[in-house]
Amino acid sequence: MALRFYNTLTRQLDTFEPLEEGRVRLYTCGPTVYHYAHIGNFRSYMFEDLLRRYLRFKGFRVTQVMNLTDVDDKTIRGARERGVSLNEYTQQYKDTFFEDLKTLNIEPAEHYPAATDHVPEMIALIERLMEKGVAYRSDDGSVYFSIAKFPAYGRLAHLDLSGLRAGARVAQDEYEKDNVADFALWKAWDENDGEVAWDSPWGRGRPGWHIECSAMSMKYLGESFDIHTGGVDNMFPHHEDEIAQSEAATGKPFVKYWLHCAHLIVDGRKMSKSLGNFFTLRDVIGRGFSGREVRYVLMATHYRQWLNFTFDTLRAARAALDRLDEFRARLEKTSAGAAAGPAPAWADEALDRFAAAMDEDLNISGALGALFDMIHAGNKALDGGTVDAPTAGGALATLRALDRVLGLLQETGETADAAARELAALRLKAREAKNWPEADRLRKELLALGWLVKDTPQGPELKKA
RNA sequence: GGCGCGGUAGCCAAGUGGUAAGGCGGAGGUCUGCAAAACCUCUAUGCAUCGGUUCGAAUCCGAUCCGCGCCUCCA
Repeated sequence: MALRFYNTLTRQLDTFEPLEEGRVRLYTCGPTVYHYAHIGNFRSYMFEDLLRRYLRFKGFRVTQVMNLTDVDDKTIRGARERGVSLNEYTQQYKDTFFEDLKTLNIEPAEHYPAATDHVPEMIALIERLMEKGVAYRSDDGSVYFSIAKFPAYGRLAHLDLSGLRAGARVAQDEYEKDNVADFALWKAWDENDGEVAWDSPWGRGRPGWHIECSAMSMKYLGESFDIHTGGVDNMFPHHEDEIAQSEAATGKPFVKYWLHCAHLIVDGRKMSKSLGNFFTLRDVIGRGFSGREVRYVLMATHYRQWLNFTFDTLRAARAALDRLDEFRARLEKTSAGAAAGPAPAWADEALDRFAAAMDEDLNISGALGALFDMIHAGNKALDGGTVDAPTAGGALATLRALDRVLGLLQETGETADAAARELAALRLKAREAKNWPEADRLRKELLALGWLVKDTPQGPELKKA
């Protein structure tokens, strides 16, 4: 089946055809490392993770680049306020960003270029734009891109530029521009920049924001590549500007498919510190939820849909994941290490439905529906005793194949320690003697140690509570 | 004003012409000393509202109401 994506550029579902057979070049706008990323940021990175994992599932070799914006107004201000160097300031947020990605089981990208490591590439790109006459230097030494020289400007965002006007949201320091919609490629140094400055043909200064993505994507992916993603808010001006400066410089199409992820809201409202509904990943983990519970919630709503994040949803995710874990454990137990045989029909069907759903612009709800139907059919078959070890092994292989996309299964939990096993043995004796009060007392004692006792037809089992 | 998104059960959420997936929650039941898990039955005669097209519409068309986003550096 054909893989299709909703392409912002065409505003329709386009069949995905990579520029190079079997390979996907993917650029995903990454974090500005001036604070701890919040769960809304991670919603986007989760979408990108699902995208890359599904592309790999489909057999593509994926080269993903995620940039780290480590020089902009906010990082400079943060470093100054704390009285540390820009690098020292951003490094801690880079570190925690990668820790958070791990917590969420997000697969690493192939490249994480930092803007400050690529200033020469940016300068070179700006020079190309100057040579082509689409950029100009203002009196203060800043360089701007002239959108009047790029007729296709506004194509991505479908914006009518006549509606743009100089107003409150246009920064005060940009009065030197020919056109209010022209954007900075290079920003001349000013005193707020402190020691943050690079030499350039136009004087000391620092790169504008948009240019880093063009320069770094071209360096790692080439002048034309397949997919570029980001939050909807990046559509304009950021991605529009990227297209303008990239295509004006190279004369080639920049990106074939633009995918944009909708925002996350909390309790029906935009996240904001004043509303008290602003959460970093660390905040949520601190409330006792696991990374994969957050992963499930962030992943389970289609990426172009508003995601309303609530703690109730997180609790529902926990229950759903328990069901998944339980099923996996049953399959593992039934397969008992036997060589995997052919998967049963209910697993094959789930795999087909899963892929058919994901093919359609990553329809995760349909995909999860297929997964849970598989769990239901599988449990039923297991209850009926019609699943032998090789069949269970085959089903398990299918489940793991789905999970290479979903990333929800975790390594099998710890096994009970000697003390817990001792108590369980005592309880079994009490049960055999029909000493129910003692059996129940031992159950409670085990629970206090973190173990839940399940009396199955095959005898008691201990499960991490 | 321009561009765009959305309103489906208690909650979350698929479904873009053929008679409402899935998850969570709830009720009852099977199993069970109890519990857990699993399984079974039930939980939207209806998909914001009103019209229209059609043999047939949550799905197409028109209008209306409501909520929301972007429109210069916010994922």
